[in-house]
This record gives sequence, C-alpha cells and structure tokens, in this order.
Amino acid sequence: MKEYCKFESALDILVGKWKPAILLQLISNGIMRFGELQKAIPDINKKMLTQQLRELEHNNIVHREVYNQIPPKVEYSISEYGKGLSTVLKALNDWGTAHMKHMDALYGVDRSESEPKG
Amino acid sequence: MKEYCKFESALDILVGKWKPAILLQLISNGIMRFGELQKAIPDINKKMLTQQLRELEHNNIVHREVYNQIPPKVEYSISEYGKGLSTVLKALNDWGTAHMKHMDALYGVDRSESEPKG
DNA sequence: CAGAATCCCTATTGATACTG
DNA sequence: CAGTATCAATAGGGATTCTG
Repeated sequence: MKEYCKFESALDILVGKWKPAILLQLISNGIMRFGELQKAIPDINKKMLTQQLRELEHNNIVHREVYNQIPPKVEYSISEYGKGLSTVLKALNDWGTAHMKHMDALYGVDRSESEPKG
Repeated sequence: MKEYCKFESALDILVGKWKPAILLQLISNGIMRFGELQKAIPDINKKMLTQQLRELEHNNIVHREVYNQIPPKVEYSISEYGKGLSTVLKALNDWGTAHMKHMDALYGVDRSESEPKG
C-alpha cells in the first residue's frame, strides 16, 4: 500500500473546487438547506453544488436530511464523523492564513486584479 | 476577501496529483535528486515531476539546488518554510489513516483491485 | 425547491521525442 | 542527468434545459 494514499485519502475529501466553501458554510451555520447554500456561495451552480455535496455525503462528511414534502426540503449539515475533520481544517486554515501573508510579502498581492473594487 | 481562500491557499499547495507523494519522499528522505524522486515514484513522468516540483518551489515549499556541472545534478529538499507544513501534513495523515479504516469498515475495500498480489 | 440530464469547454495529465 | 517541447487523452467544471 502506498504510504501517501493516507494523505490522498484525506485530501480527496477536501479537493473539489467548492468543497472548502461548502464545508465552511456548514461549519459556520450548522444546518442549511440546499437553496441557502446556493445563496451563500453565489458563483456555484446547482449541478456543482449537488455533485460536491454528494461526494461529501458519500464520504460521510455531511449528513443529508430529506423531508418528503412538496415543495421539497433538504437539509445539509456536518455529520458527527465529519466533525472529526476540524483538526485538519484548523491546521489548513492556520497555515493558509500565514501562507497568504508570506506570499504577499514575497511577491506582493495583485489585489487590483483579484478584488475589483466593486 | 472570501474566507475560504485561506483553506484554498493551503490546499493549492497540496493539490496536484503527485504533490503528496513528492512531499512524502522529501520528508522521509531529506535531500533527493531528480532521478531519485523519479525512481521513488515510478508512475510519474519527467514532465509531471518537473512541473509539480516547480509549483512547490514557487510556493517556497521545496528548495532546488542546482550544481552547474556535466552531467547535471539537481537536489531537492523541503525548505525551512516548507517544514512549517508539518502540522498540516500530520493532521492530514492522521485523519487520512483513520478515514481509510472508517471507509473500509463502511463499504469494505476492494483490495483485490487496488492491490494486485504481485 | 431541489435536483437530474445533457452538452460543451478548458485545465490537468500523460506519452513521446528531443536537448545541453 | 535533468530537463524542455509538442501533441493527445481525459477529467473536472460549467451553462443550460427539464422535472416531480
């Protein structure tokens, strides 16, 4: 067995363009409906939101609660098991925060591009 | 600024099909030459190895030492800055290890496929 | 409302050959 | 030895349309 598959096993959970955003939302807000997630992450579309949620669900990170009613209502939340990711996410977040400052200091950040003044 | 860009900033470093494998090698073995890395990660090709190393180098995670001689000799190692990743990598590794067991228990692992008895 | 299905496009990965 | 250059294959992401 490849040693690094442990890394990859963990990374696979987090990788996917929208998974960090989704996880952050669910961690911050607890239970959220599909539509709420979509509103909270404006640039995502339904297909991607569905897809990434399904992957997280398959990995037991998020719990999906379906209310069988019209109109439909589906709630998502971090599963108990998923909460075990908190250490990883915190490590990632801490390091990421420091790293952004580091890169900023090294190269400068082109905020002009990445943040249209709006 | 999007909150999750901190996650992403960190994830970007680790994401890339071969980066976990490369990092693991360098962490385990210290200084390694290009060819050694290639031997240690048999399925990678030169292009990918070069590319991923360059990205890691650009992010200050690995150090590249070039000896100007014939035949060429280039050594790679984790940079001082890159060593700061250890917390993240450990968290990832620990969680990944547990997660593999978890998924194994849930779904069973098709070892028959993933590990040809060789 | 919460998706499923379809089609398209681009970024990432890979195979191969060439070079100082 | 340690790459670069080029081209081909693929997977991931996205726009749009349709549905119970």
